[in-house]
Formats: sequence, structure tokens, C-alpha cells
Amino acid sequence: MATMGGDRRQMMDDAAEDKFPEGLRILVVDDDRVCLKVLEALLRRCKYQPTTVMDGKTALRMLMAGKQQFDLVITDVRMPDMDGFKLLELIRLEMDLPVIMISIDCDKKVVMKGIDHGASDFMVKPVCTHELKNIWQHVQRRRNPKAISHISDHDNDVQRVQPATTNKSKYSGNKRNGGDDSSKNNEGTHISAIHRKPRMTWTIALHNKFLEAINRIGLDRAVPKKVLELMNVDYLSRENIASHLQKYRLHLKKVKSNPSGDAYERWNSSYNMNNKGNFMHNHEHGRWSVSSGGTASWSTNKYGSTDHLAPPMNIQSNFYMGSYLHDGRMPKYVGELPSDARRFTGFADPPVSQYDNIPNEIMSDEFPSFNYSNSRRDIMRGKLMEISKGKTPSNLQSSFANTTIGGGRSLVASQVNFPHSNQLESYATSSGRLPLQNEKAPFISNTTSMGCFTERLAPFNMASNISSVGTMWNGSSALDASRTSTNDTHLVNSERTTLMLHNLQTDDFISLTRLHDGGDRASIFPMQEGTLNQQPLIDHLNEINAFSMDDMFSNMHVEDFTGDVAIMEEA
DNA sequence: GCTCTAATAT
DNA sequence: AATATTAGAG
Repeated sequence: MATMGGDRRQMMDDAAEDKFPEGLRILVVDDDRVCLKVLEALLRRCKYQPTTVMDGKTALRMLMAGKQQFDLVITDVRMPDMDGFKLLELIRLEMDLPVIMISIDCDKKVVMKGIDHGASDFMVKPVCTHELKNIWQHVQRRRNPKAISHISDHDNDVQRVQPATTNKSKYSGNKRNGGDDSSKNNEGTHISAIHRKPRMTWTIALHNKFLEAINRIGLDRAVPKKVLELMNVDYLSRENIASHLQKYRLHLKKVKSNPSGDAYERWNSSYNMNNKGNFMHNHEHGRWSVSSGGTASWSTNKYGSTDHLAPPMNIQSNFYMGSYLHDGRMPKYVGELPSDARRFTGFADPPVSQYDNIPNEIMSDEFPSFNYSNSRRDIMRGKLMEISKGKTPSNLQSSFANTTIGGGRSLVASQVNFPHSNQLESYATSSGRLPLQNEKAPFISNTTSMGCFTERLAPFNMASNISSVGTMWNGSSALDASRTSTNDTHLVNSERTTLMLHNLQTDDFISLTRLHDGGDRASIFPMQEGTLNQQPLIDHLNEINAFSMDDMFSNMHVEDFTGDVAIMEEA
């Protein structure tokens, strides 16, 4: 099929062919206008082709939009909004592009941090022509992987397996940005921002589906291929399943070795061990109990950790309610919550995905059909995956195809726009600190998780809408004595919950959240049952203030966040 | 040549 | 930590 998923990232001007490194397209990011100008001039002097922007967000937008191709990025470290490290991280996640950091700060730690995070180079201001002259080497290096493996080859620790033959994996099909092309890109070609393959995200819904498949097949006989078939989610690959299965088995093993783990541990032996202290209604016990927040349990069933999974009696789907508000108005829309653990560094953290940081306009730019509707997002995810796999995106409708597993329709709660004040509240992280490098959460937050719906699914039928109960949570749990700080206490009170739910059910909720694909299936029943503890707002604010809210939210006011969350991002 | 899975990379 | 890739073996 001649689809060329690969062709997308094509070509660059043949014009520059011979003159490399002349004309190397460099994106320069610095909030300091003067520095920016100076850098620009210097780069020009070196015959490069600089493009300057004053903030990371814009830089990212440009990179992601792909309207312009770049070969290298030079970014200042200290910048409001999104600092160089965050930018670096996001770039690294999404594309293969050398990033050079510059800073006035020559503190070893800072430099180290930059390098450790993948910066190709770190320069101290003021930068001079001399230093810029050879930055093309970083571009060249990417083009020639051997250059790197050579270096490591010197170590007799022949551990690293990065032989030049790498490009010939059996999976050549979905190979990361077609490593073999590199050989043909030879001389004089721009490397340009080559997007990485999108990462798939195991949402709780997907995980549940995965579990369902495993249960049907039987843990022993469950192999990637079978699971894949059963799950019937078009954008998943066997490799995706294999990876997840590996992780799952590892988890089971762990649980098995520690069968006496306390309830807390059990519940949290899930996707995200970081989420603590969230409430979840546990039907099993008929009352509110602590559970891992925003994450799904690995279905450690009530039969304990056995070699074979018993029917999933405790599968829980969690949905959250995102937030950002609009004059205290109600949800502009609701959508499914990418309840994926990685998106939450803590219960109240905004869901973070590589693309969460990218303004919707970018998505819109790239994908005309992209809009805020939740289902739409899921579809886009599928499309992106397909594209990344070199497939011709199937028609959107296919994304809604029912799976063989369940047919029930359901309502999925999720992202809601919240009143402004909530932004702050919801930003406290369970760890009481700002999202760090690894927690990609620069200016993100189109959405903030405000609470969660939990749902219990009937055994063997994840698609059915049985006994589902939703509630907002408040992270402060009396049951969770292990929590170390109060930072994970979130501002979600029952009144709001009520209000939200009310609106959800009377507004666009239904029409917007009906999912038929591998998406989450759940019906929501607003319940006041758990009037979780309510810590005074002021407490929360105080805690939050300690985190330098400016950094975290400076962006939130820039535009109207939609609360949409892209799950996958393209490569 | 395809699949699985442990090991490793990112 | 979560996913992706690779290496080897079947």
C-alpha cells in the first residue's frame, strides 16, 4: 500500500545539499530580546538560518506545526513560562532534534542537568561566534548514528547494543523514524525535526480491556497476538500489547511475592503508584475507601494474587473532571479523561501528555478535524497511531466500531471547565512540588483533574453499565495514613460535585461522551455518598502558593484552554 | 518469516 | 516509571 507514512517526513531542500552546514535551520528561543538578537546575528554570521522566538511555547508550537522545519534548537535555560529544560524535554519526547542550551548560569549543576536531560550542548552566555560555528556537528551526529556508537564501542563493556546494523530490526515496519533512511539522507541534507513515533498511552479503559482479554484467554495462554485480537483496538500493535503484558506480568509477580501487602498497596499496585490518597467508591466494601487516584488497578482481584486471574471483580474505571474555567461557567464540554497514570504526577495534577502542552491550535493546524470533543480526540489518537504505523488512516467511523467485547453504550465523564480559582487548587501535586523535568507539565494544563469517577464493572463485561457510581474525590484521606503531606489534598467539594454532575447530565454530556470504541465505558451516577473531607480552601491555596504558581500558570491565562487532552501524539 | 519474551533503551 | 525496541530463541 504505498502509503507512505514515512514520506511525511520528507524532504528537505535539495538546494542546500552541498553546502552543509550552511543554511542549517535553527530555532532560537530566548525571552531576552537582546540575547535573541545577538544570537540571531551571530548565527547569521555563521551562515546558519535562524528563526527566533521568545518563549518555549511558541517554539514548541512551531516545531509541532511542522510548517517550518528546523535542524537544531538553541534555547535559553531561564525563561518564564516554560523554561529551557521543559522545552528540551518536550522536544526530546516528540522529535529527534538536537537542542543546545545556553545560560548565563554556568553552575555545574545546571549544565549537568541540561546534558543529563539530553541537551546536545550547553553554552554559557555570552555565546560567541566561535562557539556557534561548529554547532552543526550536532546535526551531523544525529544523521550518523555510527558516530555515537563508535564512541561507546571503545568501552570494552560491549553492553550497549547499538550496532550500525540496528536499522534492520524485524520491526522495520514501525521502526522509529525510519532509521534506515538516514543512510540515504546523506550529505548536505537537513535533519529537521523528525517527529518521533507517538507513544501509546494505556488509559484505564484500554487497560481494562486488556484485562478483560487476559481473563478470557487465561493468563497462561495470553500472548500478545491473542490479546490484541480480543481487544480489537485498531491502533494497538502487538508490540504495544507485548510491552504491556510484560509489565503486567511483572506486576503480578511482584504482587505474588508480596501477597500480604496491605490494602493500600494492593490498590495502588496499579498504573500509577504515585497517586495516593484518592477516594474511590469500592462497591466491594460498600463504602468509600482509599484507592489509587486516577489510575486503574491491575485488577488485583479479590481472590488475591493467583496465577490465574479470577473474574475482574474490582475493575475500576476512573475518569476525572478536568477543569479550567470560564467565569465560573459550567463545563464547556466534557470528555473522557485520559486517566492514564503518566499524566498524573498526583491526583490533582493536570493530565500531562506530550501534547497537552501544545495548544489546541496546533492540533487544529495539523489536523483540521481536531476539535475539543472528546470522542474526536480519541479518534485522532487512533488516526495518529495509524499514520505513525504507516497505515492509511481508516475512516473515522471505524474508531467507533464496537469491539467484540462489549456493546453497551456508556457515558463517560470527564473533563470539565472549571472556575478559575480551581486552577490553583487543582495544581497542588501530591508531592507538593512543581512538576519537574520528568513530569512534563510546563504550561500545560488545559485540563486539571478535579476529581474522579470510579466505576465498577460487572465481571466479564466491561462494557456493561452496571452499578456505576461517580463522585468527586478529595485527596485528603483519613484512611490513608501513609500519605506524607497535605499537598495531595484537593479542593473538590461536594457542592461542586453536585453541580457538575448535574450539568453533565443535562448538558452536552451525553452527546459528547458516548463512546463506542475501546474507550471507556461507564455510566455516571452522581452520588453524594462520599462527602469527602473538605479542607478549607485557604489551606489549599496556601500550600499552592508555596509552589510558585506563576511558573505553573503563567500560561493558563494566555488562551482559552479547552481542557482537551490529546492522548497520543504524533511523531 | 513470524511470534514471544527477557533485556534494554528511551 | 511507562513504553518502545531489540535480541534471541522457538
